[in-house]
Amino acid sequence: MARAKIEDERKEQILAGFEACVIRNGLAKTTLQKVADEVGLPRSLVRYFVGNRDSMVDLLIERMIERGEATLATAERDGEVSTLSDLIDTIFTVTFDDETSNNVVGELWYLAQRDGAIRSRLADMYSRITDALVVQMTAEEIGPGLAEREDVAQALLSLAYGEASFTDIGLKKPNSISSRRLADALIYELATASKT
Amino acid sequence: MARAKIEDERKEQILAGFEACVIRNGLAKTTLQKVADEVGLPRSLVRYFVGNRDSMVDLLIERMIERGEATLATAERDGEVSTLSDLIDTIFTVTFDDETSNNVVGELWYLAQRDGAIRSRLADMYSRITDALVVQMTAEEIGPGLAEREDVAQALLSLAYGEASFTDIGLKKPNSISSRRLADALIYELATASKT
DNA sequence: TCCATTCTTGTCATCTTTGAAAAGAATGGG
DNA sequence: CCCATTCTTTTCAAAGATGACAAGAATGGA
Repeated sequence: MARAKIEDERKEQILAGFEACVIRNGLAKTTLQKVADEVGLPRSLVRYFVGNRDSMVDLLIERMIERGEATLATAERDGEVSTLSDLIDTIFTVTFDDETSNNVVGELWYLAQRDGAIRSRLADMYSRITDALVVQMTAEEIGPGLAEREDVAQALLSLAYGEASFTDIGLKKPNSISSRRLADALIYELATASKT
Repeated sequence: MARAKIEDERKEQILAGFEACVIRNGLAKTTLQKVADEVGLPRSLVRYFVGNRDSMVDLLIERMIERGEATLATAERDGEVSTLSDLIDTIFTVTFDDETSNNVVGELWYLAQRDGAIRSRLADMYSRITDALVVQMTAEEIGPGLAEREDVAQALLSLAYGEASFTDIGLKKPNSISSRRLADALIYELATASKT
């Protein structure tokens, strides 16, 4: 054999630095050199471990999406989401309440407009959430049918995402009626729709 | 005197080309040269009329925000928004249904995270919308108080923005219950809140 | 010890973008 | 016709970022 591999740790270290740079200066202004400075390595080592810039961006996206999915999966596995209400809570207070993730996702969002690969990764991530919502709605027999449940799930996601976006750039005003309660209103609308 | 000024037309021409480039390739990848190619002028002329790159971005933002505000102002002036329902319609089907604007706003959004000037311009633009909503809710005596109306207005904005964002990157599924109807559910929730 | 593998350093050439400025052409009035 | 103002062309230098690679050092086992 040969020298022990430290590739994984280095990658993690570099991506963490990359993320810090992106949050501080934005994706467009983050260069390989700045990432290198951030983690205290020469640029050539950064290249050695994460490849070229595009490849580095890909890895960051991977990281973000895995983190998002892990959040939801963990909550589900730990039995913290036994009801629809729990699930919505999780989405509003965990998934869309992680400032770091929101910040980076915001950066990635516009890349998705032109990059099909990123777009499908984001689509996967978010459909994981809507799927979970629909499953729970179905279990609790809310709404007349699948299509309506999917629409409400989409609306809940939009509401949470929109609110996170406004919060992200500091445009959100303090709440007295929480969005969480308004989310319930959407569910209520769906529930009554089944009787109309 | 001297030669007639064509500054305004040139600026408009250049900004339109800039916008086209941004929509096609994204803000980060849009260079002065590409804008110049787009409008068929040498780069030096672009610089002559819109200054350096930062200045050009500022002008684009100005343009976007003026356009957004003009849309709402026009609808109000033409008496197309006499009811709350009309106003919500306008917001959902006009303000957040302009693909071009959404696309560019999406590009600008992440700049706002670090640029206070852009942020306050966006804040102005969106508070114009929430203000209009609150005024109309007040006129129709919906909801118990100002705070609640503001929250619902904010939620409506978040919903519309979130939905526009998902649509923008092509992640939105077809609707059977429209977001518009779900928006009504939010209003309904507010209306009943006054009696609870 | 020797070797294959893995990591690290340092340097180079190239490409792109930008900012700047000189010099010339067009235009409308005096 | 002349001149001030405005627009246009052309060219240059500097900065920044990237990709590539050669050469060396560290490591763990045979």
